[in-house]
Amino acid sequence: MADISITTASKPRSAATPVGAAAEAEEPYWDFIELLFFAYRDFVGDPDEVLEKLGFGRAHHRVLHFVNRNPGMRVADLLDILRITKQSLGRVLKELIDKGYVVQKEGANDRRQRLLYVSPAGETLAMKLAGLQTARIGRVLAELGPGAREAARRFLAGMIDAQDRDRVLRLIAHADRGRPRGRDGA
Amino acid sequence: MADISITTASKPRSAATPVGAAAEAEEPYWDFIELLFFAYRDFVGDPDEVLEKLGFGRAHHRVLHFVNRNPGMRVADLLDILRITKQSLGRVLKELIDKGYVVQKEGANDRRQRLLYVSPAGETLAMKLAGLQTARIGRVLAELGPGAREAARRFLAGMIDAQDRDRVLRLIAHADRGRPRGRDGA
DNA sequence: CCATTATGTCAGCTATATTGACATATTCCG
DNA sequence: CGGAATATGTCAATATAGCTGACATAATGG
Repeated sequence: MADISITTASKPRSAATPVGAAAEAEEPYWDFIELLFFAYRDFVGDPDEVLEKLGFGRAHHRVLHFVNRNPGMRVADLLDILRITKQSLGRVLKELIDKGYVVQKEGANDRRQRLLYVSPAGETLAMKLAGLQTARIGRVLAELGPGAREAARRFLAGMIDAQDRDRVLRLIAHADRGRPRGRDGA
Repeated sequence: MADISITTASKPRSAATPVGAAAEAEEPYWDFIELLFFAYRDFVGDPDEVLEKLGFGRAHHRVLHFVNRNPGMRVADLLDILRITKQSLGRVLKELIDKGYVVQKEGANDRRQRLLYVSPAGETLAMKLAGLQTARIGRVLAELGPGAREAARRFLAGMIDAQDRDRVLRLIAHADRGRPRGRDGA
């Protein structure tokens, strides 16, 4: 019902509309703006279905993901990455802990810290969710051929705020220490 | 304070962890999963700041964007694209109308329809928000050189559910009818 | 010992979404 | 014509995910 296709006027608009203060002179990249919207929507859609059955949402997914990727991380690290308040994180984290997907251990050096780890169940879930997203990504990269992986990576990395791009890229590369890197590396 | 960099154990994990039912055999694309998260976060971050000052949120942005891109669209079309309920849309749409960014016109053929259009103020705002996102995209594409645009487009398009990818791509291409296409087209 | 740090928690608020029920106007079809 | 279907809007209750502000506890560190 109600197909997306829209069959309406689409008045031809002034081509060189002055766009006001902060905007650019160039014609908007409508295609990219919409592609990013739809691509991200479907990218997070697969995990959403699994999470819903467990009574979890996207917030739980993000926490589980980063804890799985960075075992032993501190609560403060997580707050920094997710850019949410500790009150928001608190509720989500508590639910993950209560249901046995995340565990906390006292810091060895600093006993104030509650270092975060996934439980075996947590790792299984995190890997399942990552598997769904990996399947989607892998399918696309396979369709597009050799150079596609690096091209897409560079585009996505470039979209990150220049200010903390290096920090983020370091974070992304970071957790691979000591892990086998199955594919074409880099 | 609390740099993102995490300096912890990172226990080497079993390489060939069996991942359970729906998951893939391949090692997860951790880099892509995280790049998409951070890239999308920053991509929507710029508009967020502008919207906040107007008392709007991301939901308003999405509605304004698609109405601007598809003047004369029906409410049902919008529900289909955004995949939300009419109750959710109702509130957001009402606020955009009340504040004068969106207008409704009775359908010429079918008087049940309330066709949606942006007002001049609405177009200005939509263009401003698109300009922010375009600046980010344009900067990246400029840095990456010639082939980058098409490569990124193909990757993003591939990430959309195969099921309705054609519908979405048609929608994206659709609103360009009658518009000048400033750049390298296609 | 005191300031700072790391974390947790209570209380209340906002934004965005949901489901279910129902109302109104209009169009379509037999 | 008259009833079914369609397009839209609205009321009420609920859920999720975020927020601010205030405060508590425990541990660290000078």
